[in-house]
Amino acid sequence: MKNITPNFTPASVNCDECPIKDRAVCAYCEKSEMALLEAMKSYKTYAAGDPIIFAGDRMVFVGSVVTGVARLSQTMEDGRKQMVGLLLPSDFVGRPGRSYSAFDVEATTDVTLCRFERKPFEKLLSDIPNLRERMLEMALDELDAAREWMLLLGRKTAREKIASLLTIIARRQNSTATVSKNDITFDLNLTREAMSEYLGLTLETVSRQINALKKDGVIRLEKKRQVHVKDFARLLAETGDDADGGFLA
Amino acid sequence: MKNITPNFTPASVNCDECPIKDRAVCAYCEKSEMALLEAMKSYKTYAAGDPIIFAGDRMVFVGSVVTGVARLSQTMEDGRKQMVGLLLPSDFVGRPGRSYSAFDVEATTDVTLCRFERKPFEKLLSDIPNLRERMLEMALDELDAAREWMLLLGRKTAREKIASLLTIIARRQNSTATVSKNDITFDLNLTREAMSEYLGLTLETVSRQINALKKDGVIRLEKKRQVHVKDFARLLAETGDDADGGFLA
DNA sequence: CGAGAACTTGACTACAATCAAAGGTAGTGG
DNA sequence: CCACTACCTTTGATTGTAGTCAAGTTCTCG
Repeated sequence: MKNITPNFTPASVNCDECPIKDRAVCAYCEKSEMALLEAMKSYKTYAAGDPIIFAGDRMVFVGSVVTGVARLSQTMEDGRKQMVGLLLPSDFVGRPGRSYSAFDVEATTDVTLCRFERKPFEKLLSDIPNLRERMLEMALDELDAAREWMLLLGRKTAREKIASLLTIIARRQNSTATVSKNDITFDLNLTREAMSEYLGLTLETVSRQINALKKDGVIRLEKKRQVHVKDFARLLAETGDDADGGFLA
Repeated sequence: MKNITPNFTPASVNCDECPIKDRAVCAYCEKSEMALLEAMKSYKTYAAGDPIIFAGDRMVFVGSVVTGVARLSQTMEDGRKQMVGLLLPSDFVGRPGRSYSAFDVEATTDVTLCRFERKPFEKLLSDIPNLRERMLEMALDELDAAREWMLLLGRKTAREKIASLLTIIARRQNSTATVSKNDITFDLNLTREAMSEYLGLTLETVSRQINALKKDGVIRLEKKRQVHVKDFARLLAETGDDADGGFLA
């Protein structure tokens, strides 16, 4: 569909040089354990927009996102679609112990996965405590994120949803240090439609609310996809979260 | 606040006789491992409506729901509230590795917990592979459930939300064998308000939609809190899920 | 039996969805 | 380079679903 992201050349990478080695599922593994994983890994790259796996498909591989952004979503028979997870580098794709995928996984940008055949990986998972340890930690983190998203989907207004999404994207693109600064510019690499799928809205409502925030001076749009926030606290106030929201010890 | 559920007398129970021993976090443990857990467990009962822990509170205990129903929820400053998890017998309360609770936990009915001090439990979790194994499995199951719930919250209509909740409760109360039967009766241990908090609706909308399903002959209400479904497939069709929804190998 | 909680119902409102059309923008090929 | 196409985005008009406000009824249990 599009050209492949060029800044990562899978074939040449050994695990020592892997950009996600400190956060991925293998993060707690020791040298000898890494060797086992390394022996069975293989890289595969997907172009932006391409499906990685469909809900209901047999799940032959599991793996980690090395570069790019993918999304986990669910689609109803009549076409209603809800994104249920955003997969960034180091996030895990697939569920050990289950042979069919419960969700659709699509590449949002070009994506490179570090893949393992599911069966052998499950074997390692039961053999290597460090692997299972990290897996559990990651699952619990994702569970917390999913639950925060449930509050957004169930209770927030359209305007609050947009503000929440913007703060999340702003936080992710700017360093944590930058978050406290009041003047921020960042790119939305999502279409209005992708945002609507994430937020449980229609794309028209997304467009209207973004422009409402702009009209009210909360944000400025440099380009359609580039947002400038003069007063980050103001944007935060629009999310409906309490002041210290999201910072849990 | 209320009287205590009488059909379970904690003090007298050893793990062999525990009603949740096959599904709880300890399910995969062997005799010797059970002994370690048994030595540190203690039961505590909470009356219906009582808080078990508040978001932000220091988390001293973790544990399993033995009897009753509890709920995990999040509240916004202005009072909007979203339930993010339903805790039934065998479900786990608390997150190992985190010292403060991210969510409110309340007893919906009278609830008995089998509690462990968090720190010693975390120690066992790293010592006993069977314990971690089951914990991971449960976390992954909850993650899937949370993601399914995101579809419900983001995209389903009020009627579909009610139908979905009813099927879930029906499934959990009747054995898996019974699910395939078409004639089912079950109790809603939840108030209309609790359902509304779960579904991201108001209690008035919950009431209206339940009565609409009744008027349309999808369900019958024996009592306000007891539902009879003559044709389970019919109820399933109302959820908006595809026919085989929820059955993933 | 009485009081409070839980539930239902009605009238009205509002927010977001839907339907529809028209600008914008980027990429393609003549 | 411009025209053409496809996609993305905005905007407007209208509808519809669920929320809000307000009684009123039915349960539960002390």
